[in-house]
Amino acid sequence: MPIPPQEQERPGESTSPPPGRLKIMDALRALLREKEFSAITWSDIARTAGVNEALIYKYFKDSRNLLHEVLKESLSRFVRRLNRDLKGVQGARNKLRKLIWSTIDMYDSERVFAKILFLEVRNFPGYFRSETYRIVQEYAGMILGIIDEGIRKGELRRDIPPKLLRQVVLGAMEHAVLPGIIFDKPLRPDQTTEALCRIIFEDILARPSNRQQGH
Amino acid sequence: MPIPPQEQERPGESTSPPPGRLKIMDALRALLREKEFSAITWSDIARTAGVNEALIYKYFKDSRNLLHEVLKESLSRFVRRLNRDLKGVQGARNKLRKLIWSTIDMYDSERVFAKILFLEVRNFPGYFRSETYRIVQEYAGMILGIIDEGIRKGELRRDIPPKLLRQVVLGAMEHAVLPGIIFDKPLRPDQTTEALCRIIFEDILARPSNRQQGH
Amino acid sequence: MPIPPQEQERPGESTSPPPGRLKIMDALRALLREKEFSAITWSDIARTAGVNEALIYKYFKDSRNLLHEVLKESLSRFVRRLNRDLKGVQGARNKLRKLIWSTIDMYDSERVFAKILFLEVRNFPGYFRSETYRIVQEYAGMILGIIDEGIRKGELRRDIPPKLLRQVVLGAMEHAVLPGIIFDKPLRPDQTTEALCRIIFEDILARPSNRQQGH
Amino acid sequence: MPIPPQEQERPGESTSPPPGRLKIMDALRALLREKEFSAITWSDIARTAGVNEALIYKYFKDSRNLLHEVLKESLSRFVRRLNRDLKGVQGARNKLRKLIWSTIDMYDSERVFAKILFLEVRNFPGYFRSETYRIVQEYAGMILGIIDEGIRKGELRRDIPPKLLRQVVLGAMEHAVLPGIIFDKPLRPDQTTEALCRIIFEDILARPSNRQQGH
DNA sequence: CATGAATGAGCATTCATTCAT
DNA sequence: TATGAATGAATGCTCATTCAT
Repeated sequence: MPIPPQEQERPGESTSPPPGRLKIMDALRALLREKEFSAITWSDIARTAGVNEALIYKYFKDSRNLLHEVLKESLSRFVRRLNRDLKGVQGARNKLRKLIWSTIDMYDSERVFAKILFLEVRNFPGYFRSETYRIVQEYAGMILGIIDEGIRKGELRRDIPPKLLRQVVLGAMEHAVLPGIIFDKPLRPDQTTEALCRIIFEDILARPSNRQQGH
Repeated sequence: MPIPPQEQERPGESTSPPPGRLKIMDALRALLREKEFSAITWSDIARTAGVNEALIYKYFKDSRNLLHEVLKESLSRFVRRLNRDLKGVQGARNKLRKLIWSTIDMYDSERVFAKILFLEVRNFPGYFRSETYRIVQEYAGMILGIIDEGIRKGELRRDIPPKLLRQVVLGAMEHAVLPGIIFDKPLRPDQTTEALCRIIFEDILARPSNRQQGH
Repeated sequence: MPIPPQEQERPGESTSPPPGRLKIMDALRALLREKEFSAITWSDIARTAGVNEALIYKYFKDSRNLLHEVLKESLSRFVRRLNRDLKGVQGARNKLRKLIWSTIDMYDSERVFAKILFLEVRNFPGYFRSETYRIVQEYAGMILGIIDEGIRKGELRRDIPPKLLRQVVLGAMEHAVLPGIIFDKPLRPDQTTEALCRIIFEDILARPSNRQQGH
Repeated sequence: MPIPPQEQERPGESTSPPPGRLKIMDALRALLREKEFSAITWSDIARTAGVNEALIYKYFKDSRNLLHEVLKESLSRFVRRLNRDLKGVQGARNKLRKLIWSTIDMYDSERVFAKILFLEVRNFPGYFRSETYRIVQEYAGMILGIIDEGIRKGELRRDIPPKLLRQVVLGAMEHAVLPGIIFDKPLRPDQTTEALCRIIFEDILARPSNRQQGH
């Protein structure tokens, strides 16, 4: 099956992104693997990308902007995939479990990205007005949607504030993987998801009714 | 038994910290209320404290060190108070509830401190080898201790990994208060603690067995 | 044979050094005439050169580096010329005399350079691993080569350690010109060379065999 | 023979030097063994001496002054001893040989002092008006005196400029020991003196008249 | 005689940024 | 589209120095 030639020059939206731009974004991605963002300078990026410093200005107005551009790409790709992952899953509980698994799995495969998300980006001035934050909100909105639906359908308890539950899910996932991300150990999405769901969904107190025959 | 008078003014070891040192620490605390740490310069601090820039260097070897010194003070004061708060409380569940309440209450009253803890300090190079981190670990150790004890005494389920549960508690608290901290809204420790405990301790799924008569 | 025109403007490898670099090196040379190196600051150099301070850093990684660059230039030019001067001279004695004369003559015409060589550069940390020192060694090697050859050919005494003789030649030249260099008086290469050779080559003790009819 | 008690408090010239002053000078001496003078700061000295920085000001007006004070002590002690060493020695040649030996021997035993003399002190602004330089001149004057006397008495050749010969002696000694001083190797005063005298006093050219059967 | 506290001034260094080509 | 040259502006930091005690 022949490759369609229109790949070369798509008319409207993106007429083949200039090579310099790509090289710059790749350079930042590579550097983020080595050091923290605030320690990365324009000349670092330029040197790594093999382009002139001045060229970065052509494409990105400042370094934050560049970082957000890089993050946006990873983030929206993830959200798109997550949406597809959730297709066909039934019930709030199952959906949340799937979402947790997908998220941890993504953190596991894109560690650099996770680290920046947890440690760097949040304290940028203006982050909460950024495009990146918008996508994060979209993601958080998905969680909230599932919870709301679960409550509406009687699957989840009414006496739990949905937004707080969402925050717990977010915080639980984040802190569940944080040590692994920081000290560079594998994340084990399956087990972590399983245990996380047990804590959040079920009763953690030992009761006769609980099936707690050891782990 | 009368308190010996020499307790008042001990000659040798701790002859009242120099006023400049205090002014500098206070200045940093004040500035942190206005802007993020990385945007605070030596001259900012010196100007706010009303001392010479070089004096900062006399007492603190670099700006990280100064921040850690400030954090350490708040942190250890909190851990001390928390220890006292937990005295006399019986059972893992009650202890954890108390700990959650105390923590959120502290976040509420020391918002600057909370913000730095969540957003700034974690991505300092060398944070994980710092004195500050040591105290954070001590705090995390308290949680783990309660959980372990709960499991041992049969109060908590055996099939939940203690460390993960601790991470969930930490993450849940953090993300429960994060929006309030960032957008400067009151934290409502009572309600938040109540809901958090419900999510973590109880079954969030709607069941006949659950007392879920709406809220 | 006509000189090829492309020699004038070579496209690739050495496309005429940037004007700023030249201005900076000239500025340092000028300043060294006025004050000692350690008293020269970046802003001195920048002001004298008429460029921005940051530009110095672009071309030279630190001030030592800049000085060495300047020295290296003078030094290697001298060593090249010295090599040419010695061409065709026969015999160790004649060669050493020529070398002494050339050296003193160079000291005389490049006094700034001489002063730095005698007074400054030697106590730089890392001088003995520098490029400058390497050229100085090359020069010292030339002296040693002449001496060794002289001994081998029976022209010089066997019972004199060659390296020590070289050191004496170096020290004698240096201290012979030092007062003139420091107090800014002419060096008189001809007479100095003559007297130096008499002291080193001949017997300084008054004997019947010496032709010592007064000076 | 009992120690006379007046050693304790001599009335006029020096009523027991204050302990702080001694500690400071010792501290500088110790530091000079580790690093070069220009890298030594007041606080270095104060810390090493175990005194307050402000105290140094009581005794020395600046760091140069302090260094010169230290040097002066070593230097004048040396000149005094040298004077005694030369007592009873007859003839210019013998006196010069003795002076060379004493000098190299001193360099050998006081290496720190030698290093500073060769590498540091000479390029201090104002060195040539310093007390230290005065003593150096006194020393140089001794050499010149011996030479002049040698010429006057017909022991040395008339056609050699005395001052230049003195410079050669100074330069020869300095460069003879310089490598050893810098790279920290033993100086071997006996052999070095012997060879130095051979080079300076005798004919270095191989002749039938020369006794050059040794190695 | 000795010290702790505090200061003024300056320095090397680095960074983001902007031209002209 | 891409670059080499050059700049303005800070910043952290260090040092010698001076009080009051």
